[in-house]
Amino acid sequence: MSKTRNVSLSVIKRMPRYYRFLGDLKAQGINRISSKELSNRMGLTASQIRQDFSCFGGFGQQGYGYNVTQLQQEIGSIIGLDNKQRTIIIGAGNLGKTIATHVKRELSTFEIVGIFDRKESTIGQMISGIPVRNSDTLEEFCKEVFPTVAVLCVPFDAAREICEKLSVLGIKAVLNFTHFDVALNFPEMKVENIHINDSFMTLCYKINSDGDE
Amino acid sequence: MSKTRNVSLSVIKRMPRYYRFLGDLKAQGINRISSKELSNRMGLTASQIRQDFSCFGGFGQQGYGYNVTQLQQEIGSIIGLDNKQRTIIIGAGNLGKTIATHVKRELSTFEIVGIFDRKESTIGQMISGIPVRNSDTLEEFCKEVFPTVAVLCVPFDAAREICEKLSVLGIKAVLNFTHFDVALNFPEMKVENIHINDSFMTLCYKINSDGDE
DNA sequence: TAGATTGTTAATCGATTAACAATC
DNA sequence: TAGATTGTTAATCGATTAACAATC
Repeated sequence: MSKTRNVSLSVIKRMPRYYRFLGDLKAQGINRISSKELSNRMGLTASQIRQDFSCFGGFGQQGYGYNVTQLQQEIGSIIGLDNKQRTIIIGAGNLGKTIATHVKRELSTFEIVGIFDRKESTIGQMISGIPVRNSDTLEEFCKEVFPTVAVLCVPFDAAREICEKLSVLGIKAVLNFTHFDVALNFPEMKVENIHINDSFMTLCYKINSDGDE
Repeated sequence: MSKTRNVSLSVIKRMPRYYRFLGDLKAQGINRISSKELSNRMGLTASQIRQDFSCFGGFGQQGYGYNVTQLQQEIGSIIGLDNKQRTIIIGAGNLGKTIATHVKRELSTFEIVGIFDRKESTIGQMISGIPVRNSDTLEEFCKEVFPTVAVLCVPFDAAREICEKLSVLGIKAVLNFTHFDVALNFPEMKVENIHINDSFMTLCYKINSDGDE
């Protein structure tokens, strides 16, 4: 079955949230839900929910609704959770450690195969059972293990250089925590940003615009 | 001067990025820029940039462009960076520690006034010079210090209960790292989410939809 | 003054919502 | 069968882009 094309990013970005809510429903023992009921719980319109799902073919049944378990599974497979990704973490500072641990615990799709840092004092440390390697060994490591995804947890100044390496070494996708603009500078890479500062600033705006409406 | 109202969230969310790029330009010694040139550097259209700024009144000059320093300052003041926010961090696990340190170093707008945890072994630890307090003392702390912002770094299961407390204790805004849906359950709160799992999943989709277009 | 570039109005494009025939 | 609810088409709404008069 060929993958559905041309689904807009707005739709895609809602998929993880659907996945999460359906998981919660399942945990509550609910195994059937209508778009109406789901829309109430999620704060969306029923129309949007049906539109979203129909982008991928539609998984419901008239007069009945959706089967929670099956729908969650479909969404998981749309997202591609079944395909494991060999993942490396670049930067073993506070953030790198936190993310390594988190991913190991919660995101089985992303299998952490290596953690890299260039700071002597950090190299050799164990994080969730994975040793921190010297960044100098990145190239040889990639040529052996072939990771596909990198998580960027380095300081801004180091980001461009490391991206150049990653790009050459066959990394296809980057989860970027730095404020270096990976997508702009490496258009061939798939990028998802987590810009913590931007989120704080957006919150800041919301606080200050309080009561203006 | 009355704040401009009704600016859409899409526009707002671009402001931190403008702020960042203008900072970079300033650091490079560039002090004048046209919407055209800025659009090239940022991967946007010049039209969008002018539209965005004109939401707040327009800060340029025909035939000249924008003054980088002045524009950055205007954007900072639109976001509200000058108004300090007393901020508490809830949860002093890996993530809480990482965020505390990060905010202390980079986001002077958010002044970390307290860190809370309920785990005995964590209470009393120092993080960037701030002691981890017992969550039981949250109420008395808030009645004394009046923090306005909370950063949620607790496990999912603890989130609802803590939000109920925060809401009562006068917290106006939450930066939410949990996948508990704060905005849905506490509509009076201003919320900004950082859903790490969602970002990984979106990246996952992008990887798997590779070559479909 | 002539050239450059803004701020804004109009046109286009895309995303969300509403409506409804199809059907379980 | 009657009621419920889907998937989809049409209508609306909002955001982005294009165009251009105003003006530095």
